[in-house]
Amino acid sequence: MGDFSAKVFEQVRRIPRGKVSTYGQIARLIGSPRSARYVGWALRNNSEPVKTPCHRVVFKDGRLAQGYAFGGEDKQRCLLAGEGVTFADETHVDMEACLWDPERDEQGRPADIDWEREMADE
DNA sequence: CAAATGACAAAAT
DNA sequence: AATTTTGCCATTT
Repeated sequence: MGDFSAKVFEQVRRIPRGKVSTYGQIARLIGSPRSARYVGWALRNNSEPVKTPCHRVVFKDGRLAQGYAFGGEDKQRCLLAGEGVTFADETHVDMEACLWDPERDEQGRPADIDWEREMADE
């Protein structure tokens, strides 16, 4: 794993329960504003399911990643909904309400919740 | 070893 | 305003 991936995971783990972040936002946090694409690459290449809540990372417009995502995008949607994330419509997270603001505060707990259990159902 | 590739988003046409 | 190109990391071919 490269330094890049390590930083990605570090930030993704900070996303609070009930909030989401975006690929671009994570990219900015680790100091590579133009590397949103590679954030996705890092998560795919080295996703450590239990430690890193990668389901909380979505598109800037609130859409979920197509194609991949650990089990299907409907499962991701289910996980998010279970954490209290609200949706503007079928395919879009309500970004206004649920986008994590890293500058503001940790807005809750350090994302070290037992989302293993949440994943258990289904 | 060089070249292609991938969970995106912003800049340039 | 809409479409195309660029960004530039690490792994795979």
